[in-house]
Amino acid sequence: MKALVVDDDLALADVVSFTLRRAGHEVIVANDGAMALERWKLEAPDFIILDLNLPKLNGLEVCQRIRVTSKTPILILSVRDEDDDVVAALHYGADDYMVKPFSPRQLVARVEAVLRRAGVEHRSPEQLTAGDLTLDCLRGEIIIGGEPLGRLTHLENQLLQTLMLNQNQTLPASTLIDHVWGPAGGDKAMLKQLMYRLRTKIGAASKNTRLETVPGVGYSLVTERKPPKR
Amino acid sequence: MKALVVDDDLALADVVSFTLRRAGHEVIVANDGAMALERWKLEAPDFIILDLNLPKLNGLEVCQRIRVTSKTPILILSVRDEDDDVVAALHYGADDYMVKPFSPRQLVARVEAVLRRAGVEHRSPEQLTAGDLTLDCLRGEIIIGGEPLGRLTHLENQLLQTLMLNQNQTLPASTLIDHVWGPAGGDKAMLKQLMYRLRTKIGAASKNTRLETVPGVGYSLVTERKPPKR
DNA sequence: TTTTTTTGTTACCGCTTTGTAACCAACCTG
DNA sequence: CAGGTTGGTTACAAAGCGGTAACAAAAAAA
Repeated sequence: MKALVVDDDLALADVVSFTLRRAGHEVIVANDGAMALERWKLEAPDFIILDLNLPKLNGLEVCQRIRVTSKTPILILSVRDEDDDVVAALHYGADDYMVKPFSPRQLVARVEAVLRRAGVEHRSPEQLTAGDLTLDCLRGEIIIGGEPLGRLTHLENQLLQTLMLNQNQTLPASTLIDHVWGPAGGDKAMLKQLMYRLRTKIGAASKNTRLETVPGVGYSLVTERKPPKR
Repeated sequence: MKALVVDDDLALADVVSFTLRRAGHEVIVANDGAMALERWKLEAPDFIILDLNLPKLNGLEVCQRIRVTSKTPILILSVRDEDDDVVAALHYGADDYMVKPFSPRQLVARVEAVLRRAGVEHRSPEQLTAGDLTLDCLRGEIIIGGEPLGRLTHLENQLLQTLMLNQNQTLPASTLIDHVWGPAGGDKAMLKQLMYRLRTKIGAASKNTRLETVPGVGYSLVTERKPPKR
């Protein structure tokens, strides 16, 4: 597994890196919050060990931004041991919180526990298909019946991904809002507008896939996959 | 969410229970390892708070047995603070490990982090059935004898769910009002109107299920589950 | 830095849902 | 028997919801 270790203390970053490499992980290091976000985007690590006290962008902010679009496991490793710190980090999406000085063995065990729970599902699939509709998740491009239809904006992409991953199921508005906007939060008016935009782009192009409203509940991506049997 | 709290220290089990209930969870308690397994099987909790030092069957053994067949999130709460203990528990499948004395706030935050990662959704029954009548609770759609009949409004859905969950029992008007309107409150005139609307939608479509008035008391969903014997 | 695109916010409109009041028949009580 | 209550039905106003559009602010791209 590929790890991103974020700490402005170079010596400690080395120790953590060594610990993780010994446990069989590949490690990339970032020494400040901005570099962390950059490396996260470019390297797509499987998990992140994140300090809180960072130059340029603190760890909590990093965590929050990552959580907007990603479920990559995040373990906080910090000198801060107050309840408020722990609770805040966990609230912003961290999966675990360890206080320095830390036990290398315990760090490895906790990494493994979180990865076990996370499974492989946190990785975004490269492509999703529903009926004759295909979404290139990375590029946000939609293809219908082999014909490229155009590109989605970031939020449109997240919404369609969520719907496609749960095709033929009704997703409550609250669930969609959580998945699209994450801890930053959104509201029903924003979802309504986004859904309108998504429908505008997809329109009636697909022959067997449509975006359905479930009044008072939410939305569903419906595919007529099974033609009536005769 | 339903929690199973396992601790032989009754006072501590009470504190943990209180903490979790305050956070909105339902709590069941077991005081030894054997009872824990029994309750886990019977109650199907959404997560488990597990002590290690338990009579009859220690916590590690409980964790191990549960993990053979289940992914139910498990948080260890123990006086043991040695690395070996933490690493072993995490290795045997625990999702998190906290040492006593514990911070209630941090316990709640860690429970939430683990549940979030586990993707445990608040569960409500997806479908309810009474006789030949089926209700999709999320979509509010009614199906009779396999034929979709239509969609209920939110309040109609709540009313029918309450009646179906208590089929063949008389529910007083006050109970129905509480369940349908909750803290917002309702009154008998509103219930009367709502029942009329529900009857209008369900009508006489069902062959073995009907909405019955109990004068001066309330209503009941009656199913003739046992066909007359011939 | 400027331009373009994306996103958030507000408004409008039509349709649906819900609350409220009224009417009527049936039943019960004094 | 008259009056009051209850339950079913109807009608309409008020509230809410979902689709669509416009514009300002923020973000991204050139």
